[in-house]
This record gives sequence, structure tokens and C-alpha cells, in this order.
Amino acid sequence: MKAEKDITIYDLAHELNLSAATVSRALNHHPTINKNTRKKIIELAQKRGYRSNTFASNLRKQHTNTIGLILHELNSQFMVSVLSGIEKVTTEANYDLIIGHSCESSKKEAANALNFFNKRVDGLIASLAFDTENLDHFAPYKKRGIPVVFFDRVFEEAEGAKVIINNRKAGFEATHHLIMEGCTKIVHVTASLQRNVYNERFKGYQDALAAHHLRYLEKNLLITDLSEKDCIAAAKKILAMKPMPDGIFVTNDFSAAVIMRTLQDEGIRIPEDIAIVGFNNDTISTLIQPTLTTINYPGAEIGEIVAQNLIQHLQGKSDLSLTNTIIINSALIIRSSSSRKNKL
Amino acid sequence: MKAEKDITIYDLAHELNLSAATVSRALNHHPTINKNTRKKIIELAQKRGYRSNTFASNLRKQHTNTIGLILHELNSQFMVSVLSGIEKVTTEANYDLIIGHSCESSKKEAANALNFFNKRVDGLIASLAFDTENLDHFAPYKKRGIPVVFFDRVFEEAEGAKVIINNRKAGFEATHHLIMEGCTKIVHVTASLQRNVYNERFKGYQDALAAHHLRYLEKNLLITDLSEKDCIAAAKKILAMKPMPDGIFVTNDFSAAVIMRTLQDEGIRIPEDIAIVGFNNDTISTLIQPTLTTINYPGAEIGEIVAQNLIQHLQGKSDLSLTNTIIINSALIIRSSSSRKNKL
DNA sequence: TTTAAGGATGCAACCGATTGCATAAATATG
DNA sequence: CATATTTATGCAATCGGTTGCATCCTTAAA
Repeated sequence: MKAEKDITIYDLAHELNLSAATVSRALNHHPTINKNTRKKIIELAQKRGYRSNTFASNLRKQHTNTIGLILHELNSQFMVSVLSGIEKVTTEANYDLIIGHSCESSKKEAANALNFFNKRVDGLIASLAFDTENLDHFAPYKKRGIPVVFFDRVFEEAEGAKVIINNRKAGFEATHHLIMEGCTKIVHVTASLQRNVYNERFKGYQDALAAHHLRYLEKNLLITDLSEKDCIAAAKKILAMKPMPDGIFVTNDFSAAVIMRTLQDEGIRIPEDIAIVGFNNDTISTLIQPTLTTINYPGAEIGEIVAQNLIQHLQGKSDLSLTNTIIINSALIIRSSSSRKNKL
Repeated sequence: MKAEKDITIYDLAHELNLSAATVSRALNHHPTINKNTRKKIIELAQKRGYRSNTFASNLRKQHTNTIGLILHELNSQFMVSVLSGIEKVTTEANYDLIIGHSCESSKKEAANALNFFNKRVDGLIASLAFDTENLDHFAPYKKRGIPVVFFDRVFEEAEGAKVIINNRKAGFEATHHLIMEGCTKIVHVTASLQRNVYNERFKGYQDALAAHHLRYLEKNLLITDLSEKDCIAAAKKILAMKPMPDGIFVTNDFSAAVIMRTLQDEGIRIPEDIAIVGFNNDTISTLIQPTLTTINYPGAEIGEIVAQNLIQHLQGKSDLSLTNTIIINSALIIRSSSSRKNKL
């Protein structure tokens, strides 16, 4: 409660019989300031516990050294690793990060975008919410020339920078793997095909079926909202199918785990009766029994690349990258939930 | 790249033949402004895409409407729910949240604290890192009268606001439950006893043993750093014990899951051979087989209470709470990993 | 010795919103 | 009609750091 007053460059200047301008320059390591003067100033600043007033500085400099990040959720390992990848890079480059949470709602996403815009972030990173149907709420950024980079959930057709994996290829590999393990009746459990990631994975699934001359059946596509409840419902549907499927490709590990548990509770053996492949390589995938075959979605790497590109652009070191789509490698990790070659 | 210039209250004022002061007041719903004038101003602001300059405003108002949050990790469901609880309350109260990630390092924690201090957050919320040994890096806050609220990992002796659960009681309940299920050789796997949460849980463990006239054996206490590697090592140690324990109380669900998997891989049956109780009630606890008995640690609720208290204090609505320790209820959730009464 | 070229520092005008005080206009009161 | 009161608005200082330009002081070159 002792409301000690903040000390300013004017206080320092006064105490040293210098001008505020000199103090400011010294503190910013401006080259024209005499070494000794600078040393004296910095020492006094330290001693007096001086802290620069960011607002005054930002107000004058017209930029904030802050990057906004809009995430649709934080509940997956993947998102957390993206976050830490971004954080690592931004921290190193001395940028601050403010995080907004759209909770899968495009309304909240828009609110966050507006909020960050008003806060005058220097750049924005975003992964779209479940139900986002257009990029209108990012228009102000474009208008004012503030760079925006999307990752994971993006509009592939829209212009602008994106960092993604080849979801179609990943979907193909997952499905192809199931087929190679002898599955012929493969269900795909995923989320709204409006979202690029799910749509592409679905296409990959179809590609693989086609490549092996298996017919794609519409009833084998189950759309969920990724909630536990919906996944349990999907599992029940699978149980009721006749003939029962022998393989499932699920669009994330959590959902796969829920489905696997539900099936196991009904006496289904994994992978003997049904083989399962997930997506993301979340921690959970090695903790459940059997361990889950999945696609490694390298979150940290994606986060780092996204942040690096944005920052390089901000620092004027590159410009091109902002019009590009960067595709990161992903890979299939084979574990027990799908390895049934020697068990059949 | 079209660097459209930002428009300011001066622009609006000029266009309407008013003063900037009037525009500012209108935009802030100051009561002395005429309704019609206000309406005109607000409409024009909308039309011109005016956005308030936060720096200028903060600079003048000397507060930021921003709350800093320092988390030691984001990898547990618990932390994520705390975060969303805090976010919910702060958003409602129109405060912004900036998040710092100490990654369990007291150095980073101090860096974050300093950074937020320089950013002039109005208040701070923190859960301490693994190796934090004192609160020196929070001293500047105290000195300037900026409120700090701790939760989860705290120094119980230190003064200041804290929101915690009764870890000792929870530890007691977990252990008591194992004893009631017939366990007599109970191992406790936890982390550094320097941290209050682990220390208290350990005390609860000892209390329960004592209450049932079981001797506490030092070799039954296994300290890990909560990493997967360390947990596997702990499991191996348990396997090597003679006689083998028949119950394990683990200080978090992830660690419990890793230990359970490791034991199962060696042919141990859970709960028949060894019963396990975790802590936190993370999502994972219902996805592994058998489902994990655990302590429900109500993250969202804790987050909300922490944020509410801080904000009430900031708004001058309460003062007392900042010297108080608030204890939230937790409860044992019994699932399969420990239910062996009818199986023995 | 004079002049040019740096080097180091200060002056003062910003950046844009806020707010205490003054003022003007409108209305009410005596 | 004069005065008091309320209502609405403007003036101008302020928040604290930054930066283009001017100035003064050295030191080097001519």
C-alpha cells in the first residue's frame, strides 16, 4: 500500500544534471551518447529502480512489440506445443505475446481479433474456430497492413500466410496403413468438413480407399463436434453397424481414446476386432491401452515457424513469406492399436 | 500495405466542430454530455472506424486494465481449467490477461514477474515454479502496492492472498481410501517436498497411515520431477520392492497413468495386485484402463475465485480478501483403479 | 591560426486521450 | 428582469518517452 511513485527519465535527468533526451538515448544504447555518461545513467537507473513506461514509449513509437495469438482451444497437447513453440521464438525476439481464446466460437474469435486490433498488436497469429465461415473480422488488419499468419485451421483458398501440414497426405497414410493391416471396412470419424483440416484428411481417406479399390461408403463417415459425448455416440453407431467395421481413422487422439474405451467396454478387442488410428500424437496416445497409432503433428515446430515468419516480416527481413503457404512434414507413428498383421 | 492512418478523437472533433474533450467524454459515456451530441459522436466514430489508443489512455490514466498470470506449466487439464476460469472472469470484468510461462524455472518466473511489472499490470496471479525458493522477485509489487494472488503452488507461511485446496486433507482421503480397500503397503509418489502442495499431500498420507496404525516407511516415499522418465523409474523401483506394495498414491494423474502403464507392462494387475490413486481428475483419468481413482481438483472454480478476488480488490470493493487464504473443496472420486474390495 | 568535421548534449515538438477548471448557454427561481 | 442553478462544452495541462534539429565543444586537417 505504500504508493511509492514511479521514477521517470526526468527524475534521472534532474539528478544527474542532464536532459531527459540524453537519459532516454543512453537507456536505449544510442551510439552518440558518451560511454561514461551512459554508464552513469544506467547505474543510477538501476539504483533508483527505474522502469520504462511502455505506454509513453509505444505512444510515441507507434508500435507495441506485441503479437496477438488467437487459439480455438487449449485442450490438446498439440495446441500447447504450438503455444510453447511460438512463445519460445517471440520471447527470444523480445516480443510480447497476448493470447486470446476463441473457445471454438467464431463470435469470440471476432471479438478477440477486434480487441487485439485495438490493442494495436504488431502482428497476429490465429487458428480458426470451429464455425468460422469467413475472414471478415480480419479485414481491419489487412486494411492497416498488419500481418496475420494462420496455422492449422485455415482457409486454404484465402490469400495470406499459412503454416500447415499436408492433411490430405496424412489422411491418406493413416488410411493406407489400416488397409495394409488388413482392414477393408474403414470408418472415418472426424469433425465438420467445413474446416480445411478435417476436409483434407477426409479427402486423404477417400484417396487411400480409391487407391486400393475399396468403395467409399457415406455411412462410414461420422461427423462429431469432437466432444466426449459425441464421440461416445459415434462409437455406439459403429457398434451397431452391420457388418461391423474393422478399422477406424479418427481425426484426433482424444476422440480416438474415447471411442476406443467405449468399444472396449462393449467387449471389442483392439486391434484384433477393430484397428484404430488417431491424429496429433498427444501424450495420451502412449498412455492408453493399447497404445495408439497416430499421426505426429509437430506442434512446437509449427509454432516456431509461424512465429519466425511473422517476426522476420515485422523486422523487414522478409516479405515474400507472408504470401506463402508453408507445409510442415507430418508422419505416421505406428503403435499397438493398429498392429494386427501378426494377430490375425 | 495501404498504411491508412489511424483516426483520433481530434479528427472526430474537427469533423463535428467539437473539442477533443467532448469527444473523449462522449466515447466514455460521461454523464455531462448531451445525448444527441454523444449519439452523433459515437456514430461518426463507428463510421470512421475509430479505435481508441490504449497507450495514450493508459499513459494518462496510469493503469492498464491488465492482469498478469504466471503459470508454471500448461500441460495439465487442471492448469488449463484454471486458465479458462480466470479468463472467464477477467473478460467479463473487461480486464485483459497476459500470460507468462515459467516452465517450472524460478528464473523464468522472475523474468516474467519483472516483465509484467514493467508492463504495469494492475494485478498479478501466480502459481510458483518447481524450484522457487523465495518470493523476492515479487517484492517490487509489494513495494508499489500492486496486488498479487497465488494459487495452487504457494508459500503457505508467506503473507498475501492465496487460493488453495486442503491438500493435507485430500492426501489423507486418498490414502485412507486405499487402506479401506485393504492396502497395507502403500507407496507415495510425489514431487519435491519443498513445494507446499506436495508437502501437504505427503503429510495427509502420513496422517492416514498413523490413523490406521500403519508405520510410515521412508522407502515408500518416492520423489520424482513428474517427468515421464522419472515416473517410469519410480515404477521400476516399485516393481523391485520386496514385499511388493499393494497401493500407490500418486500426486498427479499423468504420473499415475505412466506408472500404471509401466506396471501393467510388467504383468501387474491393477487394482488386484496394486491399487492406484491419482490427483487432479484430469481428462486422462477416465480414458486409461482401468479408470483412475483420483482427487477432483476443481480448476475452473479456483481460477474464477482467484480472479474474482483480485478484481474486487482492484475495484476497491474489498480489501480484506487479499490477506486471506481461501480454501476450496476437493473430493475423492472413486473409479476402477482402486476398487478391489469385491475382487480380493 | 583558421576551418572543417565529428562528438556529445539539449531544446522542444510530438504521440493521443484524459480531466480539473473555466466558461457559456439554457433554464429555473425569486 | 435579475440572479442562481443546472447543463453542456472548451481550454490547456498532463502522462513519460522519443527524435529531428540546433548548438556547443573538441580535435583533426589545411
